[in-house]
Amino acid sequence: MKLLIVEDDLALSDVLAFTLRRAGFTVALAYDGLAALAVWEREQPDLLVLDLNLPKLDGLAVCRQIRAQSDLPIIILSVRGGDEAVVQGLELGADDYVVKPFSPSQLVARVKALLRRAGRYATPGQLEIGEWVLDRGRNELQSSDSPPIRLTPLETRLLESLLQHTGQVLPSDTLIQLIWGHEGGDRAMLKQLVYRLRTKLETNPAHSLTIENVPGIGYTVEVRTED
Amino acid sequence: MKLLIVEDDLALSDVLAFTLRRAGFTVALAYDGLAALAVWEREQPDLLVLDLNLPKLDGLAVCRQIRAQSDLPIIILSVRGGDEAVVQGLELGADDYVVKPFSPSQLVARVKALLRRAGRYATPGQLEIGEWVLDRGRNELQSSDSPPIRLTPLETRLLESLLQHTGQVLPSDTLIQLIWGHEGGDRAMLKQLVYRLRTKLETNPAHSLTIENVPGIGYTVEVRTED
DNA sequence: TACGGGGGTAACAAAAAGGTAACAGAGGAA
DNA sequence: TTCCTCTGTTACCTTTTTGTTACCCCCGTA
Repeated sequence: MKLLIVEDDLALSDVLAFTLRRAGFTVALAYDGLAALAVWEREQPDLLVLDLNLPKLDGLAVCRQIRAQSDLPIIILSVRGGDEAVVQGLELGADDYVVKPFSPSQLVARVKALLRRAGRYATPGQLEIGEWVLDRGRNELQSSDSPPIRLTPLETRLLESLLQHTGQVLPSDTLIQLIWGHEGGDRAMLKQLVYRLRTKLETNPAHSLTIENVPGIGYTVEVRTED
Repeated sequence: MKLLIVEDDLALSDVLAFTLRRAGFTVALAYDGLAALAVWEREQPDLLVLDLNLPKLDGLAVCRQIRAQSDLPIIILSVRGGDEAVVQGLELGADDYVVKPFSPSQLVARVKALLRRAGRYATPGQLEIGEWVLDRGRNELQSSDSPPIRLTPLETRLLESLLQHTGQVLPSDTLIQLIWGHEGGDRAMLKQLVYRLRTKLETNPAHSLTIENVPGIGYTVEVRTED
C-alpha cells in the first residue's frame, strides 16, 4: 500500500516515513505543494498525508485539487487545531484532520482505519462489479466469459467514476470534474464520451452493464446481475 | 440519514442531538451499553457516535460487538486522549476518535466526512414522507411497494416545496417563487405543472399522496397514511 | 339568466437536453 | 513518412421538458 506524505518539515517528514515504512507501507515524499501534485500524478498513491503549511502551494489548495479529481483518502496534518480550521479542512474533502503535535503511532492507526474504511485494502488497480473487472492499469474491461473490451484512458475514467458510485446518479458537472479536472471538458465532450463508451459496452453480447441517463441531472451505471 | 448517539452524560447528549438534528440528521439516543446494542438492532442507524465510558457495558465492548457484525461507521468519543487509547479504539474498528472536550461543529464535520467516505452519503437530498421518498438526486418519487415515479426537474421542485410544508397551504405566489425564482413563472404555468404532477401521482394504484387546491389561496399536499 | 373568477384539462409550440455521426488535429508507432 | 488511435469539434436529429394558449366546468352574484 503506497502512501504519499507531503510535509516540508524534514525532521517530521523523516520520522513519519520511518514509522509508516516500519508499519509495512510504501512511502513517497513531497516537500511542497506543487511537487505534491506531480508526485500524486506519477505515483498514484493509495492515501495522502498532507501538511497544510506548505511552500509554493497551500495544502488546502492541494487538497481541493486532488479531491476534485479523485476520491483518494486524505489525512490533513496541521498546527492549527481550531474548530474552524478543522471544519474547513474536512469540508474541503479531507477524511481526517490531525493536529500537531501528535504521535506517529496514532497517525499509523488513523491511516489504517481510513484505508480500511476506504476499502483500498482490496483492489488497488482493479474495480470489480458483478462479473466485470475494470482494470485501470491497462485500460480494459474484463468479463469472465468474453474477450476483454479495450477502453481509452478517458473512457476508463468515466467508467471508473460511475462504478465507484454504483446506484447513485452522478451529475454531469461532477463527472466532467472527475474526468477532465478543473479546466477542460464540457457537456458536449461528456456526451461524446458516453456515446463512445456505450458503443463499446454494446459489443458485448450480454451487455449487463449499461449507462443510463437521468434528464437534467446526469448518468448512472446499471449493473444487471444474471437472471 | 440516521445517527445513533450513545452517551450517558445527558447534558452532552442533548447538545449533540440538537446540533446534529439541526445539521439535518435523524438522531436516536441510547444511554448505556446494553441499550446501545438494542437500539442499534432496532433502528439500523447509518453511523454510530459512541462514548467509551458507559454504564452496564463498556464502549469498547459495544464497538467490538457491532464491528463484528457490520461495517457501520463508528466515531468514538472519549476523555482519554492518550496515544494508547486512541490506537486501541481505532484498532478495534472505530473509524474516528474524538477526544473530549470538543466542539459540536467539529463533530458534525467529522460525521459528514465519515459518511461521505463510507459511501452512505449517497443521499444528500432525500425527503421522506410516510411511505414515500422523494429523491432529488435522481428526480423520482419512490414508494416501498411500487415502481418509482419519474419526475421532471420542475415537478420535483414543486413536490419538494409542498412536502417541506406538509400541513400548510402554500400560496400560489409563494410556490411560483420557490419553483421558478424571481422572474419567470405565472399562474398558468403553475396550474399546468400541478396538473402534470397530479397525473403522474395518479399512476400509482394507492395514490396516498394527493395535491389539494384551496381556492383563492394555493395548494397543499395530503398524505394519507395507511388505514 | 348572464357574467366573471378560479381552477382543471388538453393540444400544440418552443426550448433544452441528449444521442448519433462525421471530420480534423495531435501524437505515437511502424 | 504513413498509418494508426485518441480526443476534441461541430452539426443534425430525436426525445424530453417546459411554456403558451384555449376551452371547459363550477360557483357565487348581479
